[in-house]
Amino acid sequence: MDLDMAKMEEKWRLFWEEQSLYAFNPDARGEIYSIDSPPPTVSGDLHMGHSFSYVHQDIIARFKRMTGFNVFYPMGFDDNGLPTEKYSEKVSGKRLRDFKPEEFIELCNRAGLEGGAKIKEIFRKLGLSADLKNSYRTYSEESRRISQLMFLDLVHKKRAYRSKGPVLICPSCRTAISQIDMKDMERETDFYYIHFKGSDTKDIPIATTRPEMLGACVAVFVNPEDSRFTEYIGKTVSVPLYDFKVKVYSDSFVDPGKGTGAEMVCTFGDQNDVDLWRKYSLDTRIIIDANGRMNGDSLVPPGITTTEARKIVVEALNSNGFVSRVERKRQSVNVHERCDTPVEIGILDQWYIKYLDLRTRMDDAGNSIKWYPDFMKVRYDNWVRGLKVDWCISRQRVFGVTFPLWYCKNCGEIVYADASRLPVDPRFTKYEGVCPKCKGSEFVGETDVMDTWATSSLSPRLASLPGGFFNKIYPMTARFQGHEIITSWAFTSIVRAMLHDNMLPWKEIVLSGIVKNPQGLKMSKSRGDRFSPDDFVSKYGSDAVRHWSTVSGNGEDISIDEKDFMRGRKTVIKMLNAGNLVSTLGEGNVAQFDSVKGEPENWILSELSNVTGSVTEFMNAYSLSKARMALDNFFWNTFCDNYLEICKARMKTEDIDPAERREIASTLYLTFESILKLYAPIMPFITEELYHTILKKEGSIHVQPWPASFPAASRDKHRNIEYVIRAISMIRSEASKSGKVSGSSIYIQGEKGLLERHRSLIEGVTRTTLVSIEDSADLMVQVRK
RNA sequence: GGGCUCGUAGUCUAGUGGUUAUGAUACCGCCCUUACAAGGCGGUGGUCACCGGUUCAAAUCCGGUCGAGCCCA
Repeated sequence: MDLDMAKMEEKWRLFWEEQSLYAFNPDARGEIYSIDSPPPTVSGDLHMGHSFSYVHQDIIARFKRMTGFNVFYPMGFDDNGLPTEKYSEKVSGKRLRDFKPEEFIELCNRAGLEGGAKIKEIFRKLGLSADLKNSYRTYSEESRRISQLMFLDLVHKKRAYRSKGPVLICPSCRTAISQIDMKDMERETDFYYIHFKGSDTKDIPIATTRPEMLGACVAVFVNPEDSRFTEYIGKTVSVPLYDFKVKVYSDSFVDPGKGTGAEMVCTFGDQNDVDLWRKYSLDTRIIIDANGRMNGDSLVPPGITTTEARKIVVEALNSNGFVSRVERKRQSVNVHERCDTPVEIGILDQWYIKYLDLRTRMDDAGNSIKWYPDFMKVRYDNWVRGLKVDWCISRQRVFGVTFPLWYCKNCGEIVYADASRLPVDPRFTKYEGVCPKCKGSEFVGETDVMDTWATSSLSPRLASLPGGFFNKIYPMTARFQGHEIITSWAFTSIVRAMLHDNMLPWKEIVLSGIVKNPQGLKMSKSRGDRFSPDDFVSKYGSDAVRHWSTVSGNGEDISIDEKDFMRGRKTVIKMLNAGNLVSTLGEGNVAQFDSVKGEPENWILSELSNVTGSVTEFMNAYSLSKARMALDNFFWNTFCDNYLEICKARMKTEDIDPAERREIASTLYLTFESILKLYAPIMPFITEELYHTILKKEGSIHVQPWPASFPAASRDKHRNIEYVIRAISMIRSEASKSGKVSGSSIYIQGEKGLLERHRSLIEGVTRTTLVSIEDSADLMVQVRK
C-alpha cells in the first residue's frame, strides 16, 4: 500500500472546505432534509461515543444529499451553564468563589470557546459534513438572545412562573437542580429505630435513615392493614428531642415489613415525603436552607451539612435513650450527577415552566413522531407518565443564560426586559423605567441563571435563526441523539416546540446506542478506559473509524474491539487495489453502452442492481449496519472475488473480441463507479480519492446523484454465471482438500454445454485444467494431480 | 424498587417461528496466482446465559432465574 492515508484524507478535507460543499443554501433545489444535531458538551471528554453517533447522522446527511435533498446539517457546541463552570474550575484549579463574577464568566466563556474548537477539529477529522464553518454555541450572544426571547414568550403565554416550592438542592454546588440532573447511587447507611412518645396513646417505634430530619417531622405513617398500629391512627405522638406533636396517618405506601412498620414524614427527607405532604396537605417545617445546609435550631447550629447534623442528633437521641436499635442497610440515594453529592430538598423561590397540564398532548406528540428504533418511545412515554412537578429552570449559579427580568425593590413586582434589548444580564444592567404597580424606580436584577436544557431544548432555533432560515427548515426532519438523553433533551425539545409553536420539533427521531469498553461495561475513566477518537483516526484512518460505527444494529450499543477497526481499514485498501485493477483492465475506457451481451456482465449488473436497491432501502430506514453489510458483501465477494477474477481470466485470452473487451471495460467502470457512490456516505475519503484518480472525474462525488437501480438483466444469464461460480467453488474446495489447487486436472460432471462454453473462464480463475466434462444432472468434481 | 434493552464460536456482531444459525476477527492448512500477504482459497470452532412453557417446529413467542447496560423512583 503506497498511499499515505492521513495525507490523502487531509487533501479532501481541504477540498471540501474550499468548495464550501456543506454550507446550507436555502434556495438550492430539492426538498429540505434538516438534521437537529446534538451540540456536544464542550467540557466533556471526547470519547468514542462521539465518533459513533455523530458518524451515523453524517452518513445519513451524505446519503440524503446524494438522493437529491437540500440538506440542512448544522452543528452546535454546548458551552453553557454548570458543566462549563465545573470544567473551568477544574482547569484553573480554583473555585467559583475565588473570582469576581465577571471574571468567572469570562473564564468560562473562554473555556467554552477552546473546548468547542477541540471538538470541532475531531469532527473535521471524522469528515462530518455538518456546516462547521457556521457552527453555533449555546452561550453565544445570539443563543442567549434567543433563549431569553423564548423565555419572554413563555411569560406572555403564562407558562413561566415563579413560585416557592420543594426543590432539589445540591449542597456541594449550592444550587437548585432539576430531576434531570440527578442519578442514583448505592451506599451503606445506618437505619435507626427511634421511639416516639405517645401523648394520647402508647409509644410508637419508627425506623429512619435520616434522624437529622426529626426537627422537620410533620407526620408518622403506618399501613392501614397493619393490625399492630390500628389503634394509633388519628392519634398524636411526640417527636423526640423537639417535643412537638405530630399526627399518625395511614397510607398503603408504607411497607409493614420494613423497619418497624411505621415511618416519619419530614419536609423534606425525600421525594416520597413531598408526595405525601401534597396528598395530605401536611404542615411545613423547613430545616434545610437554600444552600442545602441546616438552617439551625435548638440542637443544630446553622450552616452545617446534614451529615454533620446527623452526628449531633444521633448523639442526643442516644444519651436520652430514644434509640432502641441500629442496623446497617444498603440504600439507594439520589445524587447530583455532576458531583455525586446526595441531594437535599428545600423550599425556594424558583422559576418554573408550567407543563404538567399538557401530559395528554405530550403523549400525542410522542405518538406522532417516528422513533428509530420504535421501542425507544416507551422510555419517553414512561417519563411523561411519571412527571410530578413542573419544570424548574432556575439555577443559583453564575455562568449561564440569565433571566431578562428585575424585581421592584419597593413592592416586589416583576418587570421584564424589552425584547429588542436582548440579551440582557440583569445582574450588571439596570432596569430603565418605573414599576407599573407602585411607580418605584429602584430594581434588583434576577441573579439566577437558566438550566442548560432551557437553552439546548431550543436547538432548531439556535441553529437556524442566526442564518435567517428558521421558517425554511422548521419543523425539522430528524433529530439524531443518544438514547440515554431521551428524557432530557428529546423530551424538553418536544415540550418547547409544543409551547412556542404548537407543533412537533421534528418528524423523526433516530437514536444511537452507546459505546462500551472492551469488557462490555460502561466507559469509566477510573477503570482506565481511555479511547480517544484522535488515536483511532491516526491509527486506522477516518474511513475505518466511520466503517466501525456501522458495526452494530439500529440503536444497539457496541463494545469496543480494536479488531473491528481493521475491517474498515482493509476495505479502504481493497478499494484502492480494486480501483487499480479496474483501471488496468478497463484500459481507460469510459462506461458507455446501451445493451449488455456478455453473461458475466449481465450477472454483475443484475447483482449491482439488487445491492443498490437493498442499500437504498436500508439507508432510508436508517439501518446503517444492514446497508453496510450488504455493500461489503457485494464489494468483497461478488465484485472482487468473483467478477474481477472472471474478468482477469477472460481479458488474458488472446482471441477476445474487441467489442466484448469494450463491454467488459465499460461494465467494470460502471460497476466500480456505483460501488464508490454507494460507499461514499460511509467512507467519504477513499471514495472521493478514487473518484478522481481512477474514474478521472472532477468535482466531488458527494454531490453526485445516488446510483439508480439498473434494469434487471436476463434471469437465464444470471443463473448461468451463478452455476459457473458454484462449479469454481467446488473445484477449489475439492482441489484444496487434495493439496494444491493450481495445475490440477479436473474431471467435472454437470451441465455440459454451459461448462464447455465457460471452460476457459473456469480454467483461468481456478488455474486448473478441465480434462473431462460430462453431462449430468448433478454438479460433481474430481481432482487428479 | 419500576420501565426499557441486551446476553449467539476466544472476541465483536447479524439473525423475531421453518433446510445445515450470519459476517468479521482470531486459529489451522495451502498459495508471494501478473490489484491487493493489511491478500486469495480451503477449513476447525457454537448444548444461541440458565430453567420451564406454548407449538408439528423456538436463538426467535410466553413465564421465571442469573448477569450486563441505560433511564427513572
